[in-house]
Amino acid sequence: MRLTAKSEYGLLAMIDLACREGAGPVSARAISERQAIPAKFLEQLFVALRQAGLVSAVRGARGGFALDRPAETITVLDVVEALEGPLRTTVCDGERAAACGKGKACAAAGVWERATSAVRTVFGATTLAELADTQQEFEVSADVPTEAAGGS
Amino acid sequence: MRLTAKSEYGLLAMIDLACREGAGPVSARAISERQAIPAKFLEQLFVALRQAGLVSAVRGARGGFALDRPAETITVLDVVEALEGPLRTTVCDGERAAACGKGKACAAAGVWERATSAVRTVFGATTLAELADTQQEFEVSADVPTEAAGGS
DNA sequence: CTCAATCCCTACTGATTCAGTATGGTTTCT
DNA sequence: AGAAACCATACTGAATCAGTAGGGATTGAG
Repeated sequence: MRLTAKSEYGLLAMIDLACREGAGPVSARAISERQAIPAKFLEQLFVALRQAGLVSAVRGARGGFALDRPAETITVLDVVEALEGPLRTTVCDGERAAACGKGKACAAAGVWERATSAVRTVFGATTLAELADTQQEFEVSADVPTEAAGGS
Repeated sequence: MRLTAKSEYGLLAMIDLACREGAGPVSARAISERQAIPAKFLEQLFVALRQAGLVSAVRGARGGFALDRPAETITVLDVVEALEGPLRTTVCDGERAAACGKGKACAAAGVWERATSAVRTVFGATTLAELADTQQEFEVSADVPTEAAGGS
């Protein structure tokens, strides 16, 4: 019942991008430093996020990443499934209940399925735009302006 | 985002017990055979389930296990947490949001927390009594009586 | 045109967890 | 006494995780 570090880091990175939407590409290195994510590990995450069509990359010097769609249209579910594959709580989950070998109908499978579905609902209902808003409120109220925000 | 085999097997075993509530102790071996669970692995699960106060054991020949409370009062959450420890989706989940090193408030943590909470709700709202009913309906309609049920 | 910055990709590795086995005990019924 | 059952701990092979390594390919700047 645990997501891996990929989701944890990946969502932080995507929120970071959402907070800088429209300001040109953001380098993986900058994100890595701001969010305390190992640089090479983050690179791998971006490969998956790009292949899922969530971010677009600009190569070469002064390159970086940007959201490929408006932050309002990207959900946590998109991010998590891009990084971890299809969501499920147990091996015996999913459409087919009868993976148990005997091919019998299984009451337990229904529970696992409902749990997966509940998580999917939460993730699918949360957009990067909302999270970026929340994050920026946190940063303002905590009196900790980021380098990008606190210019003067 | 996966529960382990402990939950999967453990819930099957508990449903099995719930289906035989009030009929005296059921041996781990019988459950192991009916549910296709490795015998020694199942024994380990029962250690945890007993320590959590969910089943009581009768030792010695003709011994076995029985639910320690009515099946209506035992939820899937009880079973899963007895076997896997406290439920959570990420390491950065739970009451404290700021495990991220920097001690900052984290928008991502709120999502993980809501997901955990959703699963907890599903699991907490499902009792063994319901699942036993469902399971027995399956078995009747599938024309596959178990040894215990189809006597004649 | 060179060079540094950046993205791209694959392979590797140490640590941890998982799933299951092994071994030997203790208790109780027959 | 002996078998049936629960109790407890330790071990192990395989898989997964989290991260590192090492090299490519692309592009802006000087």
